[in-house]
Amino acid sequence: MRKNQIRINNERRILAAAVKIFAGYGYQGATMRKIAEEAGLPKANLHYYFQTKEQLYRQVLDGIFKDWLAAANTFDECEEPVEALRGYIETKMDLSRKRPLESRIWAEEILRGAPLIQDQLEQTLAAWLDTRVKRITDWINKGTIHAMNPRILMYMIWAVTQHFADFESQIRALNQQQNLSDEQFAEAKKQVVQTILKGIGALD
Amino acid sequence: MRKNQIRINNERRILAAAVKIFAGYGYQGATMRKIAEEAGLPKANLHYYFQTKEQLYRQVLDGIFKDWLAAANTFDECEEPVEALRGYIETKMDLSRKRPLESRIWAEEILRGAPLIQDQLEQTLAAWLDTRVKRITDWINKGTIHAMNPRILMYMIWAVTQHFADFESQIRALNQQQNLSDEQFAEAKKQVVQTILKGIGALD
DNA sequence: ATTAATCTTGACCGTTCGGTCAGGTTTATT
DNA sequence: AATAAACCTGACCGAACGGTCAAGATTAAT
Repeated sequence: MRKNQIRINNERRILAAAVKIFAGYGYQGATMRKIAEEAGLPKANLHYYFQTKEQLYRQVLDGIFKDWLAAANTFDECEEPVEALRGYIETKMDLSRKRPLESRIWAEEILRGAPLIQDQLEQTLAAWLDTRVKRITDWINKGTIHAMNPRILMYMIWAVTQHFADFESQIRALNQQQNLSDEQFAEAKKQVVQTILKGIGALD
Repeated sequence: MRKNQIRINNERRILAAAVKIFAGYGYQGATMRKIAEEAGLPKANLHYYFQTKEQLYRQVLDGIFKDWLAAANTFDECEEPVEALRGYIETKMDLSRKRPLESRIWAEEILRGAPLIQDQLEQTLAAWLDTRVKRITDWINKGTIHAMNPRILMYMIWAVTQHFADFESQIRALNQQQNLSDEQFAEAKKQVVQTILKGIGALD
């Protein structure tokens, strides 16, 4: 069942091009012509590897979803809230910094009402969230952090970390038309961690 | 220069329909046909009041931008950080709750690189932010809140408050397929205020 | 060397898009 | 009542869209 090398290479090229174009123009604004041009292949060739635009888009979303869930490793490995949450927030911040395109594709899909990934949200993501909520609840019961709704804490973490990818163009416009430098981003990362950890009573 | 009542009514109807359709489908996904149908007018009539799709979209964005800036009134009127920031965060949360469509249109525009509103961001919004940054800096210098980068604080506030509008469909999927009830939203609002104010050292 | 499977591609198709326009209707002005 | 201004709309247009296909080129299997 091993795939031919030609197929592997071309699917990868097309998927990489698709990420760029979908992130830059949105699902409707992206065209198979633009993706083909970005990939350096004739349009008909795209339809040989991916039957429809929607199928190509679905595969892009699947890849993003896997990275999303994998980012929680540090969260799960650490015992104490300060390490666990700091690790998770920093990982999510790094993801926003290094793969902003994927974050934007995800954001647009949710913005449109998640027409294609509703099932995954309701099944996989809901289950993923439940187990993390339990861990946070344990911390609350032990008194390590303040009493609160753990889900809302997670929403806040997602919101803030992904904002640096999704609203990059707004931040750039408010930063002398310059993207955040590595130093500025490191400062932001630190402040985000500090504010949230302190905000939930995990510090001091 | 007073406009005819017919024009006033029809422009309002078209703009209201445009908000719904642009929010639901994005700029590219929205079509003049859908907007016309939503407004209950023939498509050609839309082009009588708004010459192009882009012009209609610009007027929608303008309206959103004004509301956005007006939300800062409480921020400006209050002297102390706790009142000022609590008021601002609550106002932004209420806006996300009551006008999520507008928030999503704004988010999509930023997501796409703000092609049509870059100037407004660099001019008006940058100036708006500068004056608020100065107020926050004063609080820091007085020791009322911790030392930090005021811009990043504002980004965090925007991120969290707008998340409840922009990612509504994700939150719904994680909440038994139900939108947040009024009670749940009130709880979220309270927790967001508490976490941020505590996180910056404005409380205890 | 031959056959089969896979890959490549220009040309083409039906549909839908934003936008136009001529000509009719309604409303405002005098 | 007459004229002008504003408003309305079905029919139409060229362009661009996602997708198809037949025929040729390349690679793999025997």
